[in-house]
Amino acid sequence: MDEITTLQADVLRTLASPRRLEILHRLAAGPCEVGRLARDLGLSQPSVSQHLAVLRGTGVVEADRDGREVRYRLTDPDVMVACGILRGVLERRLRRLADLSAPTATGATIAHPRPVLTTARHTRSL
Amino acid sequence: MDEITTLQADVLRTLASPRRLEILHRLAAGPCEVGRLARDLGLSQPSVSQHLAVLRGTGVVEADRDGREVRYRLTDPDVMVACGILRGVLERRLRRLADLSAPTATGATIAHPRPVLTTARHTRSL
DNA sequence: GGCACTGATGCGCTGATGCGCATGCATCGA
DNA sequence: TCGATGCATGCGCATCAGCGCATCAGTGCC
Repeated sequence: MDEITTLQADVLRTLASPRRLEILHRLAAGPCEVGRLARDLGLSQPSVSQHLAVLRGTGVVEADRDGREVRYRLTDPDVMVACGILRGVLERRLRRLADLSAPTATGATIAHPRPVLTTARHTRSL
Repeated sequence: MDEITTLQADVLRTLASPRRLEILHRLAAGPCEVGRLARDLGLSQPSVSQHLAVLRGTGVVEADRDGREVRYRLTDPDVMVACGILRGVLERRLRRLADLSAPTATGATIAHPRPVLTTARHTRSL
């Protein structure tokens, strides 16, 4: 298996956490120290520290010590660019779902929960 | 917590698997049916099917039945764009590491494994 | 040196995930 | 209707990540 693929999966797993996404989103606005992150996001200090350790482990963030505090920052802004694109995809999807259900809201169908597997005859969407 | 952030984390977790990344990479080249994916990637059919089910669960891929076969395709190519950007970040990082260790290879330092926490005086990289 | 503060780490627990395997289900052809 | 094919699903197992908690370690100030 391609090594970079494994590495990519590691980084993606690192990003695959709502808490860590919030942390990264906060860091995208500028470097921040641990305690401030914990207060702003309403998380415990050990929790934030652990999440930051995970992010640091895959090189997504870096840290600088400043006296007693440790200031974290994004290593490469392109990571957030990628996240932004993904977020755009999801926003489009949500909007499409809204447009799909809203106009028909006066009717009956409640935006099909999309059956996992339909009994189709030929080339029909699953 | 922002709902879209949770959704984004779900999708990211979906992508955070080397097998699934390979599957997506294959699908980026065009729609493909399950058995062919399994053969091409050297995976078992149930394994591929399960991974595809996960990807389908977050809407990353969609499926069409064609007779006995089921053909999968990417739902939104932008997902692969995001993956490509992330991959670019990692490639740059690997290249930088190589450039960092190669020229000094004649010397002594073997590309510091980067200590997790150094005893620094002031504003020093961790 | 002693203390306060900031951040990192260890530990037990629980829920989620991947894998291999066997099996169920849908479709097509005879 | 029956067998063959292609895919999906259920199950048991091992593994792992996240959380809350307590504790340890580094730093600045007296």
